[in-house]
Amino acid sequence: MVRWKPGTAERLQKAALELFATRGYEQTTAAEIAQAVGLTERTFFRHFSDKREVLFQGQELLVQAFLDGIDAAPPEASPLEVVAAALGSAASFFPDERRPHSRTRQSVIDRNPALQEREQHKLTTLATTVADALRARGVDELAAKLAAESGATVFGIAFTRWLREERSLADIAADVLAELLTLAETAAQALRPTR
Amino acid sequence: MVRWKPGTAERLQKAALELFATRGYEQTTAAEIAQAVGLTERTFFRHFSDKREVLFQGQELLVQAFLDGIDAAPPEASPLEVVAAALGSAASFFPDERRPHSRTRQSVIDRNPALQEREQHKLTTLATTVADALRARGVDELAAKLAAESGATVFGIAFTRWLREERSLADIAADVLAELLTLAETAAQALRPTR
DNA sequence: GTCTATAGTGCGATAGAC
DNA sequence: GTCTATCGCACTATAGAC
Repeated sequence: MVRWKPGTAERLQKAALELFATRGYEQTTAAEIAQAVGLTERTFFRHFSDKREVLFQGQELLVQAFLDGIDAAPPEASPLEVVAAALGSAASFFPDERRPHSRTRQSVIDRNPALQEREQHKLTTLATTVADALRARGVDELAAKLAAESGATVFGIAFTRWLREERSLADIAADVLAELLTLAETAAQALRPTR
Repeated sequence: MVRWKPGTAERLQKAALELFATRGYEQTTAAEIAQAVGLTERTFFRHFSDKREVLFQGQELLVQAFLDGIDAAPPEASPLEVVAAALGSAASFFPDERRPHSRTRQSVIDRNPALQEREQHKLTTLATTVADALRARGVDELAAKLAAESGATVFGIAFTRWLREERSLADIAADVLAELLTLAETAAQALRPTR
């Protein structure tokens, strides 16, 4: 007989998402989430530093997918090529089967500004981590930051589209990145013409 | 005889920044800020929807500077050219005299994750507003989002550098944008070679 | 302007796992 | 014995309702 089942955090996350989706985020207290899995409020806060975090913990795996993609890129790849590789790797983290769950989660986030803030913060953290990994490859600071932030932007836009469309995230992300490159080329021609 | 002095919000903001800079953000309560200018906690929350907002209210003017820059761009300008114009306009919002104040404010933000979240949220809001303005000019949705987010990225990076260097924000932003275009051109050559 | 619910912290106690 | 998950209680500040 085990007194404490494993996977407490996961059960709390599942219960939280269900409650948030039905009752709403603000209308759900941390104590209610804890109760739903037979725990106390105090235990909830042992697992999650704050109430919002229950929806975001677990994203370290996504970050790791980005880093794996970076490691897999050939050494001579340019910064944005490395980012393209990272995007491909990250996309595999969201197979199409995961779409329904992601949709539910996102609908909760979209309805609450506090959760949107946290989501953006996580995206920025991701960009910072990617930038560090690029710098470790020898990319200079400015290029690393720009490439990493651009990667985060592309990922964010592609992810939003993936929730609505039925195509794979990898395909969508590749298209979004391609569009960014096209925009830049067009602007580069205009801003510094014929050299 | 006026019953309430004007500029209450401004005085609260000034007092808040001073207290945050000396005592720290978390160690300063809303009640203390209010007291410092002879008001009650309740009044503080009538001016600012939450404690963090006291550091961010006033950014609507920056957003407006971006929009003015967009309006001033020639009709045939490509999306990122329009964004370049917006950046130039926004830069004039931070003349060099403002650097000391901005440095103090940023050092407070840098020391507190909750404030960083709000800052990023404001940048994203800015990007959304810029994207809407681009769409109103006829730019398609994806291009508008990408150009707007890239503009926000460039602004964010340039602003950080402006706090450290002594050059004008306009100069720095132009350089950062140029670097982004270079990165994109390099990647475009590699990812879709010779067509 | 007052009153209240909730978020979140600090500390001590308990009890099983090892 | 140590380590770790849990609970319980007291407490403050935020923020919204009245």
